[in-house]
Amino acid sequence: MPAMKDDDDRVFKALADPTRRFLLDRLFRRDGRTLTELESELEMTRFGVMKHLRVLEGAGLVVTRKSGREKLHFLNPVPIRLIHDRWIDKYTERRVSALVDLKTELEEGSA
Amino acid sequence: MPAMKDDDDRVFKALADPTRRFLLDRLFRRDGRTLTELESELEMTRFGVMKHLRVLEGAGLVVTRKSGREKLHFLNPVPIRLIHDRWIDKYTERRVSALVDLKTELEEGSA
DNA sequence: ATAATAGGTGACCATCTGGTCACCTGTCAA
DNA sequence: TTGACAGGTGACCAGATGGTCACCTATTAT
Repeated sequence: MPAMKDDDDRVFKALADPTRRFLLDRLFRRDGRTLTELESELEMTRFGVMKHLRVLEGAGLVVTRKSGREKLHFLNPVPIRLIHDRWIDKYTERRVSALVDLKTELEEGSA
Repeated sequence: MPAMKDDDDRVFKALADPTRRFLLDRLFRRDGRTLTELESELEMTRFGVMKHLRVLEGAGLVVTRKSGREKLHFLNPVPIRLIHDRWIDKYTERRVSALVDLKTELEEGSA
């Protein structure tokens, strides 16, 4: 009878939605964006985007800072790294990252 | 109009469930387990566990091998690493992993 | 002051998802 | 060869989730 619903539950739930992943992609490229700016890149009402950003913030994947009437959004990579460390130990990491990097190189080379 | 539903959609959906994460945890400790063995560690019917394993396999997080009437399950770390690489670049990785490792050490020290 | 702008809340509905069951197939041992 | 065991399918139901809307607050510029 394991303790289901681990404390990272919010992180995984947050990542489960494609729109939220897209938002993280945008913030990965450049963060400090406002809700309105992010909204303009999505075919969705402001409310939908707001809801998604709230989920990301609740999961700690996005942190925010208020500046006047604007709210700036920043990507926080820590929870992502913790996911990684949960199922990839130091030994496996070396093998897997090498494998992935090689695969990426090959694909870029042929593209 | 971005292409929502990226090709990793199945991976993130698979990770969104606490039971499936628990299964990955068990396989991380030791893989090559059968459905029946995994089922015995969960308060759920065999069918529920089977459904979860199917999702994990469909996402490529678990790979299987048949052996007689048994089906053995193995953890595949590659999709996890790809999640990592999507939002953590080489430069950030050094800083974040150092930070996380430090935090882990401190917590283990005080525990 | 006041209008425009940026952000926020709670309710609501269509759809997806987790879990169970009745029932079926393939493999092993006595 | 026949019973027990490991795995598998399709339908079904309760609850969670994504997205929208009507409506509200706070900050800025004229």
